[in-house]
This record gives sequence, structure tokens and C-alpha cells, in this order.
Amino acid sequence: MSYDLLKQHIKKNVNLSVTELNQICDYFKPLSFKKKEFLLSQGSLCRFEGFVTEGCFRVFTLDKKGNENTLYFAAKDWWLMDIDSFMHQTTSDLNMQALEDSEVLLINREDKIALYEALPTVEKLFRIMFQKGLVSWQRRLVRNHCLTAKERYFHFIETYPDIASKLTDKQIAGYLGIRHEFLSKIKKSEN
Amino acid sequence: MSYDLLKQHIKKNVNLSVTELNQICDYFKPLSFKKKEFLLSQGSLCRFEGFVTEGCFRVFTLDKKGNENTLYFAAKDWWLMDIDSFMHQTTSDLNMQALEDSEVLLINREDKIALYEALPTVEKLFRIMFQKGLVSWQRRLVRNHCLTAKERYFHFIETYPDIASKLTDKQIAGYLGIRHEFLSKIKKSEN
DNA sequence: CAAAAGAGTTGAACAAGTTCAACTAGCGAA
DNA sequence: TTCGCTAGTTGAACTTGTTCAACTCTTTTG
Repeated sequence: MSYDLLKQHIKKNVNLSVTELNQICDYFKPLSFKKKEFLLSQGSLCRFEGFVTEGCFRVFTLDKKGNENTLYFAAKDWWLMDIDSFMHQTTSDLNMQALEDSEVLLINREDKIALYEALPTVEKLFRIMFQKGLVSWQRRLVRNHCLTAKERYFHFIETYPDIASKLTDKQIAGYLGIRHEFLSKIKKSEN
Repeated sequence: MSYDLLKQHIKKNVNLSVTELNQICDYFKPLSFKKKEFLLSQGSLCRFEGFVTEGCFRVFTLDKKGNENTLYFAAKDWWLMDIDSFMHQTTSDLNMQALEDSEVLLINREDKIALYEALPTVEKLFRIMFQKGLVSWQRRLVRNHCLTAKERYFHFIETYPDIASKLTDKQIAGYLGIRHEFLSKIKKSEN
């Protein structure tokens, strides 16, 4: 059952009773997405947070020049959120698109706020999750400054082989912040 | 009094009574740093989190090639933390150095954990802070991918004029992820 | 199945940013 | 005051990554 994955995920971060875990799960509703379908488009309001239980999503921005910049990929066991739009109900800059047929557990804004109130441990859960997230974004920025595109490419495919194997080179290039033509040249060059 | 700044900072994020604010402040001890002094050096364990009440710090890493990469500057009203080293007591990759004579309110690891337990609202406070932090790191990475060094330079000095005015060009270059020689050329070129 | 759209490759010309070395200017400490 | 250190500047050669256009190969779709 898809809720099991969410429960496992939560248990990795905080201690909660079975009852409490079920209570949390009650707030989440499963939803399916077909390949290429959008869970969120820029310009709209983000009314939910999602936990991926099957498949994979790409979260990206589109700048004025039409360049797609991928913030992250969300495979099974990852969260999908536009924190800023969700919390402040401002229009979103992000797009979330299914890379393959996917399943997500969704919680909407009102329920998330209610959940924080109902179970204070959920504050701790998300405090820890955001804390971890912050660290990995910091590290990613440092890698962007210190490493060449080639080094970043190999770091990515070695760190996330399962995700990388689902992606086109164009999508990987968008994540690394380079043009796909250049990624093609990187792959051709000796290791 | 330096604690007032911390109280104001907290009140911007969560609702707490005067008593509770004082209770939080009790966990923090003031400490002074002379210009160029280090609050943390890479290789050591980070045993504290700090809130800057006066002055300014630079938080940076040093890679194998000897390049300094600045993660962020922490002026008055900013936090100084190495989240990873602090939480998991692993050796730190970060250096925190005072750019001028500075004052910090410090809380150590045991007290931070105790504070989370004593006042559950503190979980919420840090959940919100980390959440905001995560958003700004995401945005910074996107800027790094989409903007040129020149655009990033102007974005920085326009967004943080007060901090920028305290910094040398070398330090700004380290933050932008470019060599200082190139920053010199950017500044010389027409706007 | 056929047509069209998208993914990947390649080369040539170009732009962005680095490296190194040499120089100038200013500041801090003794 | 003087010495030495660090910051900043500049130019030339170089490396990294982009752009554009042309082409091939798959995949999707009607």
C-alpha cells in the first residue's frame, strides 16, 4: 500500500506511534498522474504538498529566454513542494511534470496547517526535513561553484543512478545548468 | 540590549509570550569576536548555533585547489550555523570568520536540544526559518544557472547593499563563484 | 504504417570566465 | 616612518561552455 512508504519515510525522521502515523496519513489523498502531466504550472497557486510513492517528477523553472532550469527530480520517497507559493499563496514560479506514470500522496494547505496543530511532532518532522534539504542545497551550490560541468555530471549520475537512468540527456543538462549540446560533448570526451 | 534583536527576530516568525521569549534568550550566551577571528574552522566540530547581534561574518569553504567559496555572509540579524556538523557532530567543512569586530548570541548543542523539548514552538520557529532558508538557496542556485556573473554581481549589491559595502571585492567574488580578477573586469566594463 | 516531433550528435564560430604574471596603491604593524 | 602584506587592476593566452545550424535516429501519434 502506498501509505506504507510515507510511514517509513516519517519514521526515519521522528518517533511516532502507529496511531499517530495513521492520523497523519489520513490527511493525505492519493492521486495518479500520466506521463507528461503537470501537477503544477508556473503562474498558478500551489495548494498542496506531495509525497511521491511511484514514478518520478521533474521540478523546473522557465526563464525569459525559454531556458528550462531543473531544480530537482522527485522520485519515489521524495517530496514535491513549492514552499513559497504554498505558504504565502503567491503565484508559483515552478512547474512539476510527471516523467512517467506516477502516484502521489497530496495534502492541501488547510489540512497541512491543521496537521501542524493537531500533531506538534509534525513540526519537528518538517523542521528536520527542511534542515536536511537546506544542507543539500548549500552543497549543491558549492559544487556548482567549484566543479566543472563534467565533474558535476559524473557526481550526479553516481549519486542518483536510479533517477539518472530515467532521464533524457536534455533533462540532466537542465539540472546541471548546461546546454544539452555540451553534455553530449562531455559524454563523448574520454571519461 | 543585544537580546532585543533576537526577540524581535523570533517575533517576526512565531507568536510567543514575553515570558517564553525570555526563556529562549536564557539559553543564549553573548560572545565577542575581534576582526578576523574565527568562530569555527573546518575540521572541527560545530558545537553551537549563533545569532549575530553586531558586526558581520563570512561563512566559507576551502577546496583542494585552495579556492575560497563563500556560502553566505551573516550580518546583524542573521544566523550562523553549520547545520550538518551541529546536528550529527561530524567534522565541519565550514569556516566562520568575523569581517569586523562582532557580537554573537550562542546556544550550544545540548541547550538547543533542551530548548526544542522545553518549548515546542521553537520547533515551529526553526521549521519556518529553515523553510525560508531553503527557498532562498533554491533561488540562488537558479540565479547561478540563469544569470551571468555580471548580472549576479548587480543582483547581490542591489539586494544586500549594507553587507556589500563592508566587503572587499575578493570576498564578493568568492560569494558569486568567480575569480576576483574577473570581478574587477566586470566593474570596469560599462554598467 | 507514415508523418511529425523530440532526442542526441557534431562542427565551427563565438562568448564567458580563468590563469598567470606584472604592476599599483593602500593599510597595518613594528 | 618603513616594511611587508593584501587588495585591486590590467593584458594576453587559454579553457570552458554557448550558439546555431545541419544532420541522424527514436519515439510518439494520427
